[in-house]
Amino acid sequence: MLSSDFVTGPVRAPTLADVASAAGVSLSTASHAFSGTKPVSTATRERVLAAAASLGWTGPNPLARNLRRGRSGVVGIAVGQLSTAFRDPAALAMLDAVSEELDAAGLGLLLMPDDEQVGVPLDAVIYDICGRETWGAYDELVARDVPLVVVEGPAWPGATHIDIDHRTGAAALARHLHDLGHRRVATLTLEASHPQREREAGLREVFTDVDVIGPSASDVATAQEAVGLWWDAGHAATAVVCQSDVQAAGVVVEARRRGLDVPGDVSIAGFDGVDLPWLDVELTTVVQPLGEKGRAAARAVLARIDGEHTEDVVLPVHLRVGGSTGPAPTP
Amino acid sequence: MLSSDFVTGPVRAPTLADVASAAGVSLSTASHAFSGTKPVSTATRERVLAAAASLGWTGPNPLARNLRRGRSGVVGIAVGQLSTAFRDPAALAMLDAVSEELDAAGLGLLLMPDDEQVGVPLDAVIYDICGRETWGAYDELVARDVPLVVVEGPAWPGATHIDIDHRTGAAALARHLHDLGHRRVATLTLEASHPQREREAGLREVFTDVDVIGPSASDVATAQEAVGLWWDAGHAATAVVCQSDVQAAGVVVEARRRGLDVPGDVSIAGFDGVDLPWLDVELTTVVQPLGEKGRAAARAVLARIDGEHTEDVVLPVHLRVGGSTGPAPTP
DNA sequence: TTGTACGCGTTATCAA
DNA sequence: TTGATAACGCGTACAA
Repeated sequence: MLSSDFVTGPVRAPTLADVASAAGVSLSTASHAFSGTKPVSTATRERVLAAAASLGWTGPNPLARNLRRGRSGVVGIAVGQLSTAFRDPAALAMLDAVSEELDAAGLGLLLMPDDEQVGVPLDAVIYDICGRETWGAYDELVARDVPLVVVEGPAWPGATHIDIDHRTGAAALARHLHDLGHRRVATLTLEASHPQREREAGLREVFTDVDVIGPSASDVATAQEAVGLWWDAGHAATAVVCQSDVQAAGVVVEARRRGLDVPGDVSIAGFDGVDLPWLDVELTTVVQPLGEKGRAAARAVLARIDGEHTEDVVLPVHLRVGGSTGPAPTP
Repeated sequence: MLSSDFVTGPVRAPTLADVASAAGVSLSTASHAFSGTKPVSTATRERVLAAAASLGWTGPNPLARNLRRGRSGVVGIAVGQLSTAFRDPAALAMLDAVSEELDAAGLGLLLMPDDEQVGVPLDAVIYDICGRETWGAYDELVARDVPLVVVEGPAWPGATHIDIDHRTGAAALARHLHDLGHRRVATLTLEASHPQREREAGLREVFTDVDVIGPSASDVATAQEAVGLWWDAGHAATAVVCQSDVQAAGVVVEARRRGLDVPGDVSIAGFDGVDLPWLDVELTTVVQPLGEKGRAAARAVLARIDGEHTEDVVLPVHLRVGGSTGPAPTP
């Protein structure tokens, strides 16, 4: 038996069975010695540990352990194209919170840039592409019974939904602008999506007429371009409401490039409440709890992995008035 | 046998064995019918497919398949804190390329924000935290024989290294500044690290004296603060060389805030060659092939997973002169 | 073309 | 406290 170890050609990684036989104990005892599931005498444990060390056994093979447990320890997060998804610091802040919370629970986070292809075993999936309403992998995941947590997304059956109160936030912002005397308001939009629709509804609670600019993505350059074209086409407004602070920053930059004073000539508001240190004006914005949103998503994932029941979550937002909005210019 | 399917209480996910018995074929035949490894008669195949469909079998269990194959289909990428790592568009551009290349190969990308803990089975790991020279997980990964690809990092035994020619790039930039008459040059640094050391060496090929500012992180706010403190302390230079374009942007913003003209009063250079649309001056910078760097890392991963030999890679960079550098001011 | 049987490396159940 | 044995779900030589 021992000699066969020498004739074996390529170095096979040691397994727990090797450790057990080297320590002269049974496989199950060796397993217990590591997992601590069952009590093991100190003497045997030490012999097992010594055997493991001398063989260079690095702990249970995760692949085998996963099959046994029926879990992979990996949670997927659908984000679309990475450079697009994470260009906005708001998305990053949420991702950070998700990652931290899952990390603490010993779970890994796998990026899913693509629509299809779920070749990797996933214990759950977070869907966070606000701005897209369909998803190729949805059916497969549902069929596989993979828990699904949707952040600011469409209402999908079987999924847990984490959302923020878009509408109330947008309405508060609208009232702020109305109080400042604004009557001609435009909004720079994202693609048609759940957040977009809710926020527009919030604006229309106050302003019956809202000009629509875009759609644009949530980054400085695209926002700049979209609002630039709009202004070029002869449109105007005393206030522009954006769907993210990054968009708002783009509008500020473009306004200044055209010699417009902010907020003297045009008030500009954002959404999210992120820190944009390079912008020399503090944006008026709707602050959303980005970290809490991420943690809520992660907690929902953990609960659903454990088979617990989860409630949908809608987080509150609040208006933060900065220097980018002011009284409507007198005509 | 059949009746036992009805008494079974909780709905167990169907397995290939269930499909096989439902189709009245053996397990291996059912397997072949899907994998196509061995020829199977059309009639049997259809019966198997029909059985799978009616049972709602969604394909091979990835967990079992992984154990069988000895692979997880997941590649880890160590990046440190996410919001820090991806605040810089340069990092994002690389991540994007890595992701795309791995995706095409059917591999998933797992974020590793933490130092330790590798509970998840990984086929390979990319280390991309330039700025840190040690790593808690290193020993464990080496012991586990997990292929390691280091991007712009320290020379670790057993790892494949992907790097760019920091030194030549920095030297080219230094010569450009020297040609413009600059003699008093400062550099805003990152933490002590391989790239940092190489780039400083490049600068010192041209300037014997280089003032050192920092260390700072690679984001606008931190750079702004670091150079601000330095100016406040009474230091000065006619040119500031930064370690990233984002840093350079921060220095531009801070310079202007202090009434300094760029490049009239101070020339400012970056590194990376990313697009910063909100900055109204095109940075003079050392352009590195971010996408190619990511693809090279991904290719190295694929090769090493297949057990192939890999060579280290050093990618070329080039100087791009923009409007942020100009003749040194006459004293 | 189809079936048998074993192995992947663990963990869990049960008996000793 | 320890050990034998059975899953976990699938691939794949090998035999039929």
